[in-house]
Amino acid sequence: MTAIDIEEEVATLLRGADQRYTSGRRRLISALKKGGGPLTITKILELDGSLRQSSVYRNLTILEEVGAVARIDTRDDFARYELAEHLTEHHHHLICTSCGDVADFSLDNETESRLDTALHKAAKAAGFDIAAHRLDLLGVCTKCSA
Amino acid sequence: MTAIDIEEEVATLLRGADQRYTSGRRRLISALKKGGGPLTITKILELDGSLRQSSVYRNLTILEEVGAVARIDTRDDFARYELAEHLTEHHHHLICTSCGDVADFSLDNETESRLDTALHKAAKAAGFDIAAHRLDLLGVCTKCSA
DNA sequence: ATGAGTGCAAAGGCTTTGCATTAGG
DNA sequence: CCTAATGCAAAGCCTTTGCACTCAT
Repeated sequence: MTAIDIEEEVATLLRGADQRYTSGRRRLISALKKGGGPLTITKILELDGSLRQSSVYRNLTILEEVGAVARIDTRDDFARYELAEHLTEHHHHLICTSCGDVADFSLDNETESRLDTALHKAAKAAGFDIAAHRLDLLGVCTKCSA
Repeated sequence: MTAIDIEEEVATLLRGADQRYTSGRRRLISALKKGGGPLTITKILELDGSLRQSSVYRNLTILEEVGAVARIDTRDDFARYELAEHLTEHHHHLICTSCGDVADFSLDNETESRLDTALHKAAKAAGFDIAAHRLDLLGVCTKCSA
C-alpha cells in the first residue's frame, strides 16, 4: 500500500466514524509510518516534537477504534502502536523481554492459513466471536543478548 | 498433573531460587488452582480474603520469575496470572475485548507442532533468542455478545 | 539470632480527564 | 458559527516501594 493510499484509507475510516482527519492526526499517522514498527508514545513524541502527549493518547485511541492503528501490549509498562494490518500487511511480533522493544516478522502462507483455520474452529467451539489473533514471540533480541 | 505434584513442583522451583514456600505463597498457588484460569489480582483477593495485596503482587512476581506462574496481558488495565504451563498444559487464550476476561483453549497437535517449527525458524532468522510464544484470540465472549 | 517474608500506607508512573482555547466544515 | 479537537495541568488508578514487624531456620 502506497503512502497516499494509506492517507486515503485512514481518511475514509475516520469519516466513517464521523471523525475529522486533522493535521495533528496526519502528523501522528506520519510518525507511525516513519517509525516502521511498533512505537511507544515517548518515541512518537520524539519523532515529531510538534505533537502533544494528551492529544496523541486521545488520537491513538480513536484511530484504534476506527481500525487505523493497532495497540500492542508488551511486558513492560509502555503501550506501543503501529499502523493497522489493513494498511501494512499481516504479521507477528518478536517481543524482547529485556528491553521491551518489538520487531515484526511473518509466517509462510501455508502455516498461516492452517493456523487460521484451526483458530476459527477453536473460536467457534467456544462460542467466541473472533475479531483478530495475535501471535507473539517472547525472548531476547540480538541487541540485548550481545 | 495432580494437585500434590503441583505443590512439589512449585516447592522445587522456589528452592532452586533460594526462596521459601511460605503459607502465603501456598494459599496464592491454591487460589490460582481454584480459579482454573487467568485471574486478576482483585479476583485472587476475593478468592482468598486472607491474602494481602502487596504480598500478592510481590509473590506473583517471584513465582513468575521462577517459572511457576505466568502473567497474561490483556487489553484492559488488569494483569492476570495463571499457573505456568509446566504445571498445567500448553494452551492459548481467548481474550474478550469487551469484559477483559480470558479463557483457555488448545490447538490440535499437528497445527501446534507445525507452528512451533515455523516460529523457531523465524526467530532464528531474526537472531532472536526465543523463550516462549503467545497466541491469543481477541474477540467477544458469549457472555458479552448475549 | 538473623535475614526472608509480610502488612500497611504512601509514593510512582503511565494514562486519562476537566476545562478553556483554537480550528475545521 | 458551532461543534469537534487541542493543550495544559491535574487527577486516576494499577502497581511498586519504604519501613517496621513477624516468622522460619
